[in-house]
Amino acid sequence: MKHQPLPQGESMVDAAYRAIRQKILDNAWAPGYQALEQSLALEFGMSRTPVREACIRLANEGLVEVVPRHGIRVLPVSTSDMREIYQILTSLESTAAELVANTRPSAAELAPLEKASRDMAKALKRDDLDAWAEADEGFHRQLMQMCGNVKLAAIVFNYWDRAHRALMVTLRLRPKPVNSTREHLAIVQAIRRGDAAAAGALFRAHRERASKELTDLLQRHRLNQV
Amino acid sequence: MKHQPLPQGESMVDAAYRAIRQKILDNAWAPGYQALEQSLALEFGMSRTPVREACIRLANEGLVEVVPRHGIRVLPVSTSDMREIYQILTSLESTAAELVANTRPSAAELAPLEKASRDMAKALKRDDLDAWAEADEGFHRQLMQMCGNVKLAAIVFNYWDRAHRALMVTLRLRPKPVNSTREHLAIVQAIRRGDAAAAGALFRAHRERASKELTDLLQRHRLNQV
DNA sequence: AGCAATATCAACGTATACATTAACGTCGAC
DNA sequence: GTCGACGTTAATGTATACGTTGATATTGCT
Repeated sequence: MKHQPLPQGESMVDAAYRAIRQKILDNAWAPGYQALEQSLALEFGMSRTPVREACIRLANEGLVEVVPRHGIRVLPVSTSDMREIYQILTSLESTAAELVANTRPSAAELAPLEKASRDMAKALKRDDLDAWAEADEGFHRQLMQMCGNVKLAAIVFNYWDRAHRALMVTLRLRPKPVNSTREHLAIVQAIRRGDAAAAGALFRAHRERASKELTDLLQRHRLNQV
Repeated sequence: MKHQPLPQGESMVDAAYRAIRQKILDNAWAPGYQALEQSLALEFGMSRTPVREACIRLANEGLVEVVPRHGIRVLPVSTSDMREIYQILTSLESTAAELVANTRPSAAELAPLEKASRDMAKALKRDDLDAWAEADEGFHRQLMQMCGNVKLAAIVFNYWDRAHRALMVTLRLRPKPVNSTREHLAIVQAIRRGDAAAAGALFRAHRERASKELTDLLQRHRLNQV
């Protein structure tokens, strides 16, 4: 078992937290996977104390559950969970789009959004789905960082994490995501005009379409738990 | 120092968590208040371990901050924080109102909302601000519980907590909240009609007005930190 | 064999121990 | 008197110890 070198100044709690979170997001630990505190401690080369504290953080963030006699359990995400998560994301991200539009960003400030959109188009042309997903995520992240509401952005990032696995699973099950790029460009245009209402409405439609596609896919493939 | 009896089946972590949270919400520990882990442990009659774990939870929820050499610190809420929090609440609660409208609730299901609205009116007539605040909170809580999205409701409850002190401080500084009752009734009517768009818009307006009133008040009274 | 009572075990919750290190005060040089 | 180096102290982060308790296996009975 190789111990990751602690990035300067990082505590063992942080190290355990990052390691576990990574395993979950990478789907290296499937939903339902269980591990005892003691075995995690052994695996990371530390005592139970920092492991426990990391687990508390992960439980608060909704990635794992602490089952009293069976250690932690990686929480599965049901289709119902996905519905709830997408309602939250739709609400908050469209609000963020309105906020960004209201700041009347300069061309320079809008550049990263446009670059991300172009990257999506290019990746799609190359049929490089991984690059597409990365550019898509970059677009959404950039928008959240521009909205000027750190707390709102933090909530959104947290729920992205929870939905991450489901998105990765379906990435190659969907038809080519040709709509997304067009929709992103429309959103950027609305923002450039400073048309908050339009930006919000477009974003809402964008997420609602994506949400519907995703839940349909999960049901069609009988993926009730991811 | 009296030790609260542990409500059957509650762990010491939970006890510490509830005790600290209570102190903060009641403003018994003012923003900026600091306490060492050791002294908290002494105060609650337990060891540092459960105190630490409770502090981690509270820190995740944004009520306190762990300052490495100075224990925990009760986080002040700035006007900027209030702005961010109200943007989040406006977004999510208006979404919840739309969701409730879409469920086409029966008269029986709407009854609690109507009762809460009537209680607000009655309390206002008696000039009983505390009762008014309680009824107001009841209305909002009821709506969140009816929206069918547990995660969304949980986020809203968390941010209510953070804003709680500011609300209590301003409760007696504001003019009589006569608008709120009227607005609540209009929201209930839109929900009864199943008019999600109207319910959402009315709720949004309701929260935006309240937010503006609150931030104006805080600034007028130079309450940059609460 | 099937079931129940019991014994064993191990994981957790909590307490305690310990090394590290930042904060603070003291002391001395200028 | 002011400033900086040094030593002391104490709070933390982590490790370890320990009692409790739920889970599992074993045993005995029908």
